[in-house]
Amino acid sequence: MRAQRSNSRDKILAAAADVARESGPGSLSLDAVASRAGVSKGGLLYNFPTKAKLMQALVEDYLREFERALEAARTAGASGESLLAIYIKLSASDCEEPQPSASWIFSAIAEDPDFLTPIKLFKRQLFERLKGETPDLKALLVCFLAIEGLRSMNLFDSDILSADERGLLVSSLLRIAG
Amino acid sequence: MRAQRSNSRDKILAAAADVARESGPGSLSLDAVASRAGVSKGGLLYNFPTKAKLMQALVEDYLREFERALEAARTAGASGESLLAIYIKLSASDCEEPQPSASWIFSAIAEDPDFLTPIKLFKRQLFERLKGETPDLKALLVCFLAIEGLRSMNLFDSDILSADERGLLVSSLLRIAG
DNA sequence: TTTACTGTACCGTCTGGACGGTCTTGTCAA
DNA sequence: TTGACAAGACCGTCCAGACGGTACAGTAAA
Repeated sequence: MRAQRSNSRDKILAAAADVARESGPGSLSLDAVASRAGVSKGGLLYNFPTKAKLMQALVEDYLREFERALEAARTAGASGESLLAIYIKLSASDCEEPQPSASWIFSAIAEDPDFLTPIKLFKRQLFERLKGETPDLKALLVCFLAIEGLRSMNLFDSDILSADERGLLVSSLLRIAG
Repeated sequence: MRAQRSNSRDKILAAAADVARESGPGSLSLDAVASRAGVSKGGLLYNFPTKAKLMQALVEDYLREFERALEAARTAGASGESLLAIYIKLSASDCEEPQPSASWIFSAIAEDPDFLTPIKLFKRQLFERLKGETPDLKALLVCFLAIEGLRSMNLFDSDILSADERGLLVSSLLRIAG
């Protein structure tokens, strides 16, 4: 019953995110993650030989999950819907949750800013993709940046907007996106 | 020449920002700041008795400077210009500089997320003030969030937009702002 | 004399990581 | 079927180093 076939991996990743959110991004230590995941420190280091590998895995899983959600929304949505509209809706629903959910990003950036490189690359590619599919560059810029702002607010746990205002914003963006 | 009438204070604050930017937010140690500022560790702790006080001062100075710049632009600008337009222009020119300039924020958040409380409060008040002066709530929401996105990109040193695109974005926002 | 430091020595705590050991599971020849 | 053995998954301990902070003696300008 002890050997859980590397499902420990996911438990550890989830535990790391929890620790960062609840104890603050500066308190993301291997000990804290291990105890939270119900795993010994040795076991943690077995799955992720260094803290850097843990961070890297956190980033990669995050990106993989986002891409998955985007593709899912793309195939499930109405066929006439633009990618930009899908991105707006997906991001808005992501930011609906009160929990920042990704404050481990601050831990990663404190550890080494280079951990964010894959995220920057991903975002740049997404932007290029949107540019290719969106006729109106001005509309794209405004919408993309506004969504970036929404994500930023969520990340910093800075809930300035009321629910009504968020809804109004999203509908405005969707209208701009056309 | 040694006793510089607490102008050391400013040197230390600037040094802290430099260290955070150049060595990464996780390397903001008291030793590093002291040596960068050309001050002994004892001297640093004379000016800021604890690291928390240093962080707090960093936040307060940042906010004070932003408010000063906003008021300056307000009185200097054309009298018909809306506060929103001024805010957009000021933020855009802030984000023009390639250097993040405020990556000490990540150090602060790693130390203790509560250090950001004054910033959140400031932003909320600014938003309320803008709501009071802007007739079109939808336009305000879009512009405010897009600027937030621009600031976020600058902070994360994620230069996805070209200079042309940034210009186009700003002019679009100013048109939306009316 | 006071103010504003410098410089050094030091303490306690925490952290990442190395290491050796342990239990469990799977494999495969006899 | 069974016994030997290899590999995988994990535990617990230990340690060097870095960090924040304290204490204190010295110094030089105002």
